[in-house]
Amino acid sequence: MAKNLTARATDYSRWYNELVVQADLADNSAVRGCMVIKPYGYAIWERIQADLDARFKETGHVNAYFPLFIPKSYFSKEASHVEGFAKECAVVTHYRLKNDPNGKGIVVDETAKLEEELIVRPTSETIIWDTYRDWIQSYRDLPLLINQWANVVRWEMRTRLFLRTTEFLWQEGHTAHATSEEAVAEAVQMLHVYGDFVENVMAIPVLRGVKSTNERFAGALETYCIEAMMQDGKALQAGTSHFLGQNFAKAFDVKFQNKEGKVEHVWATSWGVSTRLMGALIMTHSDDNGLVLPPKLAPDQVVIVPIYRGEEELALVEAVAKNLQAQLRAAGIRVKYDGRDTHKPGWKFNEYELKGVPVRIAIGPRDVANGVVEVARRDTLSKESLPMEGLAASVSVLLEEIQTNLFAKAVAFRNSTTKSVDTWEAFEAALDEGGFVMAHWDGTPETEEKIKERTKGTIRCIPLDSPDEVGACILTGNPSTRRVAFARAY
RNA sequence: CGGGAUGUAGCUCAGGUGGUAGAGUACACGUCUGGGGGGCGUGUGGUCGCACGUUCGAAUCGUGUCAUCCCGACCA
Repeated sequence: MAKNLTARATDYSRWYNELVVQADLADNSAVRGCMVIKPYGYAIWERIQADLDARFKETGHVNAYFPLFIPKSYFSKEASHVEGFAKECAVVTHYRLKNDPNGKGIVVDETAKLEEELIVRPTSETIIWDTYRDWIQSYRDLPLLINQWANVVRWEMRTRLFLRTTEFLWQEGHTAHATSEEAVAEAVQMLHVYGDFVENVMAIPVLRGVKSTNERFAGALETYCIEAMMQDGKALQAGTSHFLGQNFAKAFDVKFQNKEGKVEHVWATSWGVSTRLMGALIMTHSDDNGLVLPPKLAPDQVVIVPIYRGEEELALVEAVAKNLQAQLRAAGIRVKYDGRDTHKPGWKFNEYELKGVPVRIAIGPRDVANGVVEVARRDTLSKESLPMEGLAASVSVLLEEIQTNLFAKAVAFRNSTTKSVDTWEAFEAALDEGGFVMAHWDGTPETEEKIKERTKGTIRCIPLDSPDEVGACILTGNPSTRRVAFARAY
C-alpha cells in the first residue's frame, strides 16, 4: 500500500483528493476553486482530447473558437438558459487598473467602467447562436457542425479537483440543422460517440440514457447523457448531449430558407465533455496504491527500471534495457526508460504505481544472464518473468489484456451494485448501499422532487435500452411503463 | 450563502496557564548501498495566514479579515 495515501475504505473523498495531488495530476491554485493541471495530468487530458477530436472529425465536425467574453444582454435572450446559469456567472465590469493613489498596490480604475458588462462564458450557446445568425441563410448552409475546445467558468460554491472546479476545460459542440429529426439524430449520434469513447478508451462502462425534466439542461428539449458508477457507489455524469429544438434559433433569430423558399428557424444541438472525465477515470479504476490508467490513455504505457550495483552492472543492464525500449517503441508502445540514479528501484516501483503506469519492466544482471525480464502489471499488481525474446509482442498482448480487464472489472462492479427494487423500503436501502437503483417512477417532476428530498437520490437517466415493463411507481404507486436509473450522484 | 473545524519549515504536525520556535518527512553534501519508498553522519530551511489591539514582551490573549477542509442549499 502507498505510504502516504489514505485508503479508500477509510475515507473515499480524502483518498481521491490525495491521489490527485500525489499522482502529480493537479494542484489547487492560489485562486479559489481553480486548479493547476500538472504536466502528467495534462498529458492524460491531451490523450482524451486527441482521441475525441478524431471522433468528432470522423463524424463531420470542424473546430472553431468563439470568445471567452459574452455581452451580458445575450444572456437574457433565452429565458430558461438564463435561469440555469445566472447564479454562477463571473462578470467583467472594468477594463483598467491603476496604482492606488493612497499608497500600496493596484486598484480598479473606476473611470474605466464597461458600458456593457461582459460575462465570462459558463457555456457558449448565446454567443455562438448570435454568430450563427449571420452564417446561416439557406438550407445549403446546413447542417452546420462545429466544435470548440475551450475553458469555461462556473462560480461553484463547493469545488473538487477535476470533478467540479470554477474554471474547467471542455469541448462544446454546437450544431444547426434543417429539421428536428436531423437534430435529434445528431444529439443521439454524439451520445454514442461519447459512450464508445468512454467505454473503449477510458474503460469506464456507462449507462446511455435520457434525462428527466428536472435534470435536463437549461434551454434543452431533451438531454441525453452517459452516467458512470464510481467505486463509492455514487454516480457521475460523464457527458451530455442536448437536443435544443428551436429555442436558441428563436431567441437569436437564426432562420434559413428551405428548398420550397419558406423561411424557418433552424434546429439545434449542443454536446460536451469536460475535465470531469479525469475524475471519472480516477474513481473508476484506481486503488489504494494509487492511480490505475487504462493503457490506451496512459502517457507512458510501460516503464523500464534498471537494477544494478556499480558502474559495470549499470552499463550491462542499461544497454539491454535501451535495446528493449527501442523494440517496444518500434511496436508502437509508449515506453519510458527510467535511468535516474537519484532514486532507488524500490522507490521507483512505488512511484510508478502511484502514477498508474500499466506495465513495469525491471531488468537486473540476473535477468540479463537468463534472457528474461520481470514484468509487473498495475491492474492486478502481479509479476511474472517473461523472455526478452519476443517481448514487444508479449507486452502488446498484455496491454490489451489490461485494457480489457479494467473494463471488465468496472462492468462487474457496476453490475454487482445495480439493483432492481419494487418497494420503498428496498429503494431507500439500495440507495444507501450505493450503485444504480432501477425502479419504477410515475414520470412526473413532482414525484422525482419528492424522492430527491427524502433520499437525496436522483434519476440519473432513463436508459435508452431499458425494456418496457409495467409496474407501479416506487413512491406514489401510480402506473409506470419502464424502470429508470436512480442513484446518489456527484 | 448558513453550521463546524483548522491555519507554525516544501509536506504532516508538536509547542498547558505570554518570555523570542521544535520533531518526523522532504531537500543538500558525504559515505555505505541498490530485485518494493534504505542505513549512518553533517547541513539548509520558518516576517508562526494577514491586520489591528492588549502587554515591558504575543505562535500563545482579544477583535477583525483572508484562506483551506468537512457538513448542508446549487451544479458538468
